[in-house]
Amino acid sequence: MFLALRRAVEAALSDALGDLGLPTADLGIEEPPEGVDAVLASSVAFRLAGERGTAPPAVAAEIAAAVDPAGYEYVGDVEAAGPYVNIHPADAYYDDTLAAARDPEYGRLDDRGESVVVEHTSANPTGPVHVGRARNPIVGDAIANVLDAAGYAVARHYYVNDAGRQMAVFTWAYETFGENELPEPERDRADYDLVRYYQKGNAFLETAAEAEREAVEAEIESIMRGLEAGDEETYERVGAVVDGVLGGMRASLGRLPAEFDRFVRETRFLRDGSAAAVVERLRESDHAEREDGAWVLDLADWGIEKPFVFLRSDGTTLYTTRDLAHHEWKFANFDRAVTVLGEDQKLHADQLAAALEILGNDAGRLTSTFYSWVNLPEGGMSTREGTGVDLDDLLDESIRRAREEVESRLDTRIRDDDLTDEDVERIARQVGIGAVRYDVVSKQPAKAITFEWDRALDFEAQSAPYVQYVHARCCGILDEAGAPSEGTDAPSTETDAGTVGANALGTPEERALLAVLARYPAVVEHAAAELAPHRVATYTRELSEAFNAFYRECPVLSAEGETRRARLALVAAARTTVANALSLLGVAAPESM
RNA sequence: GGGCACGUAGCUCAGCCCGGAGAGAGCGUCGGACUUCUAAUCCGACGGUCGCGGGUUCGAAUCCCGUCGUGCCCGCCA
Repeated sequence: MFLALRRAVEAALSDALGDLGLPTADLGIEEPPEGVDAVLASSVAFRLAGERGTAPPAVAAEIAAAVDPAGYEYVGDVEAAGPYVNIHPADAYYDDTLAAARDPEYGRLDDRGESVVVEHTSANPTGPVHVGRARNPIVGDAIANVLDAAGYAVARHYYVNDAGRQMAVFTWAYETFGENELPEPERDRADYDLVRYYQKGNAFLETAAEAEREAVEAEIESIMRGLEAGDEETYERVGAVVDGVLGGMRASLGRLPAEFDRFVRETRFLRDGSAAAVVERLRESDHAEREDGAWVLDLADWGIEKPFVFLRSDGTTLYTTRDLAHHEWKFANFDRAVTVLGEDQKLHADQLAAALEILGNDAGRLTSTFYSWVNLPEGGMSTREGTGVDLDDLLDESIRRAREEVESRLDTRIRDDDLTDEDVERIARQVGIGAVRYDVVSKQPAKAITFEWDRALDFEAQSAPYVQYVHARCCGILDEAGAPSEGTDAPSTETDAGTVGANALGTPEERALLAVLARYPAVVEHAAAELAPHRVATYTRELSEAFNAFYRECPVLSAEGETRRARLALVAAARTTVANALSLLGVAAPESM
């Protein structure tokens, strides 16, 4: 609704200014501050005051009078308020919102006929996912969800770095050390089991004597050469380790849940010759140079002073070279590509984009978006060094605290819905995991986070449970009223769509809630355009506040007649909208708490 | 040294892309509201030189320049 209103206001203002003989380049449309009773406003009068030779308020009055609301959908009263032109929506705006927001698909935008591949996480398969890396799947999954809702055909990819030195070290260590040389695994799962070999191998390399280390390095190098040459036996050796660790990591990520349509292996681009072909094409470009036996690209034209090595002096490819082949493959299969990366990858991403252009691609089809590191109060997290908090530990602890919370409330519950043990467990899981996801996704990715248990797992205010509680309240009211529960198509006499108008919703709290609900599709649009899912999180908070104000002031079940019917419809609309918004964030919407 | 990001209330953060209406939340502190649709809620009070200095503008947290602080990165790692 909001998107349509905004377009209508643009047309109405533009036409009015045209009639007055004023320029229409900048309409100054904005959302008024809190406390102003208007949905949209324009500050254009400031800019036209000079031209008109009068004060802004006079111009604003002139413009307001020149707008004819009748000709534009959803545009109601237009009035000057000091130097501003305030726009109030017509009744139809609220009527249509009340109807549309009860559609389970509310907030899904029209199909754009455009495909996007979202690559995220892509953590090296070296061990369990830790909290530092968890920002990637949480943000990445939400970005994919938002793009999907915004009408793109989305594919979620995990790029598996199975060709680098890390994997060669890992494979050697796995084949060399025995169970009796290793500590007990922290969990009974492949990633926890195998990471011990990786850590043992790295520790060995750091402390081994010169001669011993050289022998090992020779072995590691032979594995890397085997991969580069497309040697089947080497693939099988490395693959055994990669498959095992990745299986465990997928289990962790699946708990969030973050799932992928496809795991794309780096070695694929070695085996099919596309990485080698990229090297050949780059060598022929005007930007290629030979330096100390290696091949580099001069990217000065892209503002990157350092030469970018794409072929080692021993003739082997580097990670970025293979990533070029990877991205050309993406371009061949999708219209756009989005990659979610840690901020340490910024230079790499710039080099990648420049090299893609040299190869003749439109690098504008690739958007890289970055997130800052998650640190512990005492420092960074590293799989190799075995420092950091595992994602599994964080989720377990969060669920444990949530369960404690649910159980402590059982005695004082007003609602007599007799939660079973299964209910308690379900709620604990929904709230516990939701709290972690929400805490991460609600912040701008560019800002660094210091992970603190108590803060991440605060179940009050500005948190997932705060929003989830609103959903549960909606469900409680609708359930009490005999409305169908979510996901069923059974018609309801009380909340039947189409027959309820918004005219019975006249209190400020009801109007404010409707106005917030109307904005949801615009939030999806904005979040998708900016790849900024935290905007959806901010929105869920605004929606929750508006709902709680309504809840406080407007009794639903004890209301009568048209008021009751309209309020039930409003609650149904709020429930659908909050559920849809939470689902974009990957946060569960509990029906009771 | 160079590049990129970040700096808003005691703490954690929105707002910045696209400049406009006394700068908004939450946590914490203090004071209120459960015989009423779930109090994981709500209401009120206290709390801010939007890092600092310039510039552009009728108007700057928002745009530009400089500066300080923090983080990340800087050719044969990924």
